[in-house]
Formats: sequence, C-alpha cells, structure tokens
Amino acid sequence: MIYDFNKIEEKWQKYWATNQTFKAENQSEKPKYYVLDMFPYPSGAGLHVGHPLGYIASDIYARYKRHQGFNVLHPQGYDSFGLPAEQYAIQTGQHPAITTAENIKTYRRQLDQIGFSFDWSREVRTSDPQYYKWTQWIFIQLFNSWYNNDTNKAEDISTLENIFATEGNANVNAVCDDNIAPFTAEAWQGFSSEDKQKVLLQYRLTYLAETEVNWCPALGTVLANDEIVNGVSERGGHPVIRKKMTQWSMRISAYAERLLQGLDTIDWTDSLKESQRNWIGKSVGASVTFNVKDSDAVIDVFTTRPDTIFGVSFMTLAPEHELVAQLTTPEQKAEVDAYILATAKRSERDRMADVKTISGAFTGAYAEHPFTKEPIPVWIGDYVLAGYGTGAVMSVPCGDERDYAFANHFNIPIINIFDGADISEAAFTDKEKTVIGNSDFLNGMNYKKATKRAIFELEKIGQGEGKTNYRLRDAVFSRQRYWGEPFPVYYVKGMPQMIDAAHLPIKLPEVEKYLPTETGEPPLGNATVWAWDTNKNEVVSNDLIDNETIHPLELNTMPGWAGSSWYFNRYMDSTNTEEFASKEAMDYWKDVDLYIGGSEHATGHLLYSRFWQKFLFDKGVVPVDEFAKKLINQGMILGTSAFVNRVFVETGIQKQRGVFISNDLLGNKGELNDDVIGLIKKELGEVDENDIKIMPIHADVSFVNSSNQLDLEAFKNWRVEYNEARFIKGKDGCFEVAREVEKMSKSKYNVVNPDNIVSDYGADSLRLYEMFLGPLEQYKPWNTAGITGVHNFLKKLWKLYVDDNGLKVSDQAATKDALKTLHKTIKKVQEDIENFSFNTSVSTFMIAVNELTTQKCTSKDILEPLLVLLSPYAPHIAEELWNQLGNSESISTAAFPEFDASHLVESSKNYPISFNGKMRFTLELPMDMSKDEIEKTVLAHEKTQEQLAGRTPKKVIVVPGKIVNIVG
RNA sequence: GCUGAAGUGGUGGAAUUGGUAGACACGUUGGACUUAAAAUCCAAUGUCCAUUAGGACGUACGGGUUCAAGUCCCGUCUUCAGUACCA
Repeated sequence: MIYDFNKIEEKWQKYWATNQTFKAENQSEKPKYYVLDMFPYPSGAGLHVGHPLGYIASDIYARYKRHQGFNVLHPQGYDSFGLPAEQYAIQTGQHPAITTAENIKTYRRQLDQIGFSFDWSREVRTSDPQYYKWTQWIFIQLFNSWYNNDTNKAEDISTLENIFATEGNANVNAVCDDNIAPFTAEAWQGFSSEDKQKVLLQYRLTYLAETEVNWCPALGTVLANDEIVNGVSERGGHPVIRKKMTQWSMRISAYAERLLQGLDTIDWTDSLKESQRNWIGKSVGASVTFNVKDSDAVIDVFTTRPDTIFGVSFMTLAPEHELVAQLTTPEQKAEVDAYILATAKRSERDRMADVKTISGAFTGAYAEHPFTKEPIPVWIGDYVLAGYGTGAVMSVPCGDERDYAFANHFNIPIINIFDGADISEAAFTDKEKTVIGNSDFLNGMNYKKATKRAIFELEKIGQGEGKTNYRLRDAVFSRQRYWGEPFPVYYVKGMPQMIDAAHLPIKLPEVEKYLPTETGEPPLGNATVWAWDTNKNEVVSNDLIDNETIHPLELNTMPGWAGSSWYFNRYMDSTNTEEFASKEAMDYWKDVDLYIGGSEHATGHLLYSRFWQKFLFDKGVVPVDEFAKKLINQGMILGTSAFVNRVFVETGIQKQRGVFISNDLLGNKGELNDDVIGLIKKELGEVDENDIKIMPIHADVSFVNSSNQLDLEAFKNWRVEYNEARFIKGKDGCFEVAREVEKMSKSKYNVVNPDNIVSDYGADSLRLYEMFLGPLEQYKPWNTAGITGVHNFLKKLWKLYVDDNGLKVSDQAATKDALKTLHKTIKKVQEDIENFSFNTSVSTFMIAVNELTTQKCTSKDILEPLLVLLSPYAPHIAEELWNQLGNSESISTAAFPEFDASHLVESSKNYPISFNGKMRFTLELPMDMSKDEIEKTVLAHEKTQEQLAGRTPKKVIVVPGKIVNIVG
C-alpha cells in the first residue's frame, strides 16, 4: 500500500467537516484556550505559500492544546472591506460584494485543503451587515461617551450633561478639544440645542472636527499616518498632500497612558511593545507661558527641559502657528509671508527628507522671559511641527542640537547655562552630567533637581506647570470610500445625530459609480436612496429630504481598522443577533490566549484594537481590558525572484527583439569581459562596447528549475515581445538566470501557489515544510526544492506502519531502544511546541523515524503514541494511520503522550576527552563512575599518553556526565 | 540619527543552563538496482595540509574573562525591519 496523500487528505478533510470535529462549545468542563490568527483580507490573487505560515503555527498549537484536554476556540474569518475590491469595482463596475464573495470562496477552498482545524461555524466577515451592525453599534457607544480623567475611564455623555447643567464646565477634568470656552451652569441652560451639541462634540470619544488630513488625490481618500510609507500611500505608492477636511476622529489620545501602562501586563514581543511605546511617545516636562511684549497674546510652549529655562535666547513657532499673523510686525511681514508660502509648498515628504537645511524667519515680535523679563525674539521655522505639543518651542541653543544649529545659522546669541560644559562646537545634551549655572535660583543643581525647582517657580508666578505630552494623535476615522461600514449618522442643521441602535444595521446603499462625485463628495454621494426618515426610522430616497423629518445621511464610511478592532470578541458568539456577544460567552472565553500575526500591524490594528477593548471594558461590555494575553509575530516568507539579463544597447537597435545573456557569463557585479563582449557583438553586430548595458528583468519563477536554468520556450511564449527573443547561452549550453530574494508578490513574478504544492506533495508535506524552513518569527526565502526532504520523511513514516501486505504494526513489546526514541521525542516535541520552536520538532520527528526504521520497530506501544505527537503537524496522515490501527474516534482529542524520564536513563556516557579545550577522542565510561575514577581511567588510557607525549598534566577537569578536559 | 532583530558550511538551519560546532534537511559527488530514466537504497560532503595515521584553521571583525566561548564582557563592522526635526 502506497502513501496516497491526495486521497487520505481529502477523506479526512471531509470527515472533519461532516463531524464538525473542531466546533467549540461555549460551555465546557474543560479549561478554555483561545487561539487566534489575524484574519486575512481576501484578495483576488488568492493565497501564496507565505500566507499560511502563521496559520499553520497556530493550528499546530490549537491541535496540541486539544490533545492536552483544553476546550479550544480556533476561529477564522475575513477582513472583507477594503480598497482593492473597490478599485476593481471602479475599473469594471463589478459590485465589490460580488468580487469579495468570489475571493472568499477561493480563500476558503485554499484554506480547507491545508487541513486547518478552524471552527467555521463562527466565521465572521466584516462586510456582512450582520457583523457591521455591531461595528456601527460600537461607534454609537463611542459617540455617547466622554473620558473622565478623575475616574480615569470613559463615561456616558449624560453624566457630563448633568455636570454642565449643575456647575458648568470649569471643574470638568476631561479629555477634550483644546481651547474650549468656559461656561456656567446658567449659560449651559440657556444654550440652544445646536450650541449644546457643538459643546458636547468637543468632549465625545468620537467627534467631528476640521482636521488637517493626509489626502491622496489618486485614491480620492484620506489616509491614516500608518497608511503612508515614505510620504506616499502604502497601497499603490501615490503622492499624499495635506488638506483640511471635516472628519470623524477617535479620541484615542484619552487612552494614551493606559495603552502605555497596559503593555506591561501582556506577553507580546518586545519589539512590538517598543514600537507601540514609541508611537504613544510619552514625554514628561512642563508647559510654559511666555508673555509677548506690547501685546495681549501669550505663547504656550511644551518643554522636556524646564531646567534650561535661563538658556532661552529665542522662541520658534511653527509656520502654521495661529499667532504668527498677529505677532508679525509690518516690517517683517513680507519676509514672513514669503517663508510661510515657501514651506506650504514643500510637501511633507520634502520636509522630512531634507532635515539638514535650516530655514526660518524673524517675526519682529519679542516675548518676555518669565523670570528675567528680558526680551526674547520670536522666530518661525519649519523644524517646529505644528502638530506636536503647542506648535511652539522655547529655544535653548546651548542644550538642544536643533536650536543650536538654528541659532548659529541666524547669528542668534547662545547663552551657556551649563557649568563646565564646552558649547563652542555643539550643544550639550547630556542630562545626566548636567550642572546648571548662570541661572539664578537653579545654579549648581543637577537636571532632576533643577527641573523640579523650575516647575515650582513657574507655578508660583502662574506661568507654567508640570505636563506630560503624548505623541499619539487622535485617529481620523472617516474615509471617502464606498466599500466600508456606513456611519449610523444623519445630519440635522449640520449637527450629527446617531440613529437609534434598534434600527441597525444601516446597510450600504447601491451606487452607480464607485468614484467620488463630480462635486468632490465621497462615493456615497452618488447614492439616490440615502436619507434618514426619523418617523419611519428607515433609509429613504434623497428626494424626500425636507430637513424636518427626513435628513441627509453621512457620506463617509469607516476605515479598514473599524471592523478588525473587535472581531476577536465576536468569534465568541458570532451568530448572536441580540447582542454583540452574550455576556456568558464573553465571561467564558474572556480573551485571546495566543494571537499570531504579522508585525506590520504594530501601530495600526494592534493599537486601535487595544483602544476599543479598553473603551468597551470601561462601558462594562467586555470583561477584560486587554484582548490578547500573548502575541507572536510570524516572519514573512520571501520569494526568490528570477532575473534574465537583457542586453540593451543605448543607441537603440534590437530593442523590439530582445537579446538576453546567461547570468554565468557575467561577473559578480554584472560586468562584461572581452569574450562576452565578443559574443554580444556576434549577436548584435558592431556596436560600441560602452553602449552595452545589462538590465535584469523579472522572469516568472515557474520557468526556472532548481539549477537556475530558464525554460527558453516558456519564456518566449510568456509575452508577445519575447516571442522573437534570442539568448546568449552559458558555458554548459544552458541559460542561467540571476536570483534575488524579495518580498513575494505578483508584480515580482516570484509567487509560489500552495495549490500546486498540495496536489504534488500533499497538505501534510506543505505544513511540515513551512515549519521546517526555520524559526517562526524569522524572515526566510521560499525554496520549493527542499520540500522533497519532508515529503520523503512522510513516506518513510508511512513505511514504518504499512508495507505491501498492509498494516505491519504488531502487539510485540517495545524494545528499550524504541522506548528511548519515543520518550526522547515526546520530551523534545512538547518543549518545542511550548517554545513555538516548530522547525526543530520537525527535525526531531525525522530523527525518531530514522531511528525506529533502523530498529525495525513495529510495536504498537511506540507507533500509536508517535501518531499523537505528529498529528498537530501532519494531521491527515496521523488520522489515517490512527484509524488503521483500529481507533474509531478522531485522533484530534486523543491524550498527548506522557513523558517518562526513566526510559532515558543511561548506564554509560561517551565522554569527549579534551586537551587544553580541544576534543581529541571520546571514551565510553559508566555513568556511575566517580570523578576520581574517571580521572584515573582517562589518564591511564593509551591515547591520553599519546596526546601528552610525556608531559605531566597541570590540571584535570572532570564534569561527570559531560566532559573531561586535561590541561598541560 | 534613534529603536529593535540578526550575522554559523554551497543553501535552509541546529546547538534550550558556557562543556564533542555544523543535528536534521536541501544540494553536490560516487556507488547499488535498471536496457535506460524515474523512484528507492548505500556512502562521502566546513576549509586547508597529509598517501595514511593525523594535524592546522574555523560560528562577521578585534580584544577580554574561563580549564573550556557560537554562547558571557568590551569595542568595531555589516545586513534587515521600524521610526524620523517629538522640543
């Protein structure tokens, strides 16, 4: 009987589906364990071999936990709103829901054939109205909440209204917009409904505000900071500009401190926590108020170095700062205006790329030093960012490199306020070695003391206080797209109103075109049935809008991260129509025990999800305030791209035909030698050698064999322009390509599809091989050639159980050697799984099978438990053999074999005998031999005498059970 | 610049507490079987020297600690990822 993997795998996949083997129950006597993958966006290209890597790892863990007796929740779903489906809709007119459904079908087929133990009964799709109903519901909860700094949690907006009605807003300690005008209780009661709504909007956890956003004209939408890479859009690489727009924002900044503190309570990778810490960007310092000479205006700054306040020799405002126009003197106006215009023209990208150029302008105004009352010139400069702190800094050139450079450039005096520091060449920035001088009451103090004292003195004169600043900005939540969650929002007199949760979901309307409207409104502006009837509580035609009972609906949709910020909770009770998930289900499953996904989500999905979880926790909706206890990042599988070297002659002949040269004819850096130039001339005729250029061009990796040789016919037929291609072949008559490791991507023609691997080698081979490639978290290149190794292993394993006559497993008692092999394997595999070191356990299985084959082991006592060990990794073959051994139940819940150390006890050890630390020979000695005896035996040995060649050893180190080292 | 991760044969990688560096695979070479090929099996395979016995060198580089260092300490270099004037 041969190992017919295709048949076996199909059989068991069917069995698992029919018997709902992996369906998790919300009640169980067993302890719970929740294993989650980051759910995929179902793209049109389908899965490539890189995608399942993390899924295989989590599946192994989930299956292992089932063997350990846990009730395991291991769900899967789709993050199915997104840009590619919409772009496709724009191009083809095909509704994104249709393409999305098709893509999901492909994904499901591909996932099923790899044999994952997902509980598909809990599948979620973010674009399903039954799912986004609850995304909209959460949005409403956020709208109806404010953040109370006194209780340090989100509270219902009604508690805030009560405070306003009884005492005004003077004593409210809330996270809110800047510059909210103070009002009394009487004033509040006198406000119109619109005025009240305007005020409340400044406190709500999601709010409408005019914000400067990253507008991408090519995509017709706003992008979040983490959707922009190097100044261009992450998807598509289109340019991004700054633009002011009214947008929904999420007051994530309210949770900055808790998001930071929470990191200490969760077991996530250090690098990931570090990126979140940097993103939150906490800095402790002081806010300082500078009065302006001859003006009522004051300039607020934030500084982390209040101890250097006597070193201030100028102030710098961001060019966009609101006071600039007011402060600029008539004499300086022309210069300042010109500077503002120049910086506005520079894109964000230019400003970032060009850090070294110092530029700025003097406003003509002077601020007043809070203590010395000396005048301080006020400058503007684009090294100060409008978006951070107050958009203004007190410049201390002696203690800050940027201020130093700026002062030098514009010949502004530099005051040295550090004792014993040399600032003739550069600023002195070492906080630890700081001794303040030339600073009145701060003289002689170190950084810590001086900081405290400076804040104390500032508070005394009412011109400053200690302050903590966070870099984390509120997140823009509106997108000008079609394929996203609609907001449950309509507008009355320009003020946003929430639709009652009872009427959710508000479904996406049909539109004819998925592009922005001609007036520049988002795609939903094309919808003709997109108005809210407040009497009937339903969406009605726009024609009926009367602004009395029928009002326009919001035209923006929610961003990609909306649906993914809470899906892990929905899996706990995904079909619930009454609640987002039942309390019982959430109390049982609580949180994700193991979350596996890519590190690219560090400051996007993983931060927003933690924010929403904390908010929902504050509202009593979820039972824990961190959603994932442990998180592991899987590395990426990279593609090995193939390049054909195209010979290109600058004068332009031969262009259309294309002449290619084998890679082995070129030097390491692609250089040409005389012989090769001769060959090229033979092919192209007389050309000037200096005009010959070699251009590597991507070739599809499927045309290339494992020896890097190109299938010329396949390449010629690939594209019309290559039909007539000519090839200068290499030394062995073959045509060789150059190879390079790159990200796996369709555009690089290096994608390897798992479907082919599964049909050629089977899902078990694919699973094992993906794990065998290397440590889970590492980036590593894919090389299909190596898969024969694990495939051979499975064939060998099969032969251990089955031969030409069928099953050959016997009831014979296990030999000592076989027991040792088994228990060694149990120990190692268990340790490996718990350390997520899946690559080494594959090796361990190989060693076990090699050993048992040598031992000619047929004992059921050995071979049956071995299947349980293997089943998380290669579940199909394990189920099949388990079944053939006479088990009627699935292997998936069989108990994990118990390790018994007694089988590993050795009676002797093959000691390495070293001389001066260098191993020379080994010597078999009994384990119970004493140290002295070992030393005596080793010294008496003839090989030792040979090594010593008459010398007397100075010292002999004996570590029983480990090593003997002779020094001398 | 800062932060994080890493650097071991031709390749992927192993060595969990300092104790036989290169497990396990791929590839390569040789052999068996075969008319041949595939499949399978066996053997060799870090580099260099040596007919053998054996020896020298060897975990990015330079130092150090130790009987013993891929592993610990100090310094340097390189690669990858994230971040980017954050006051």
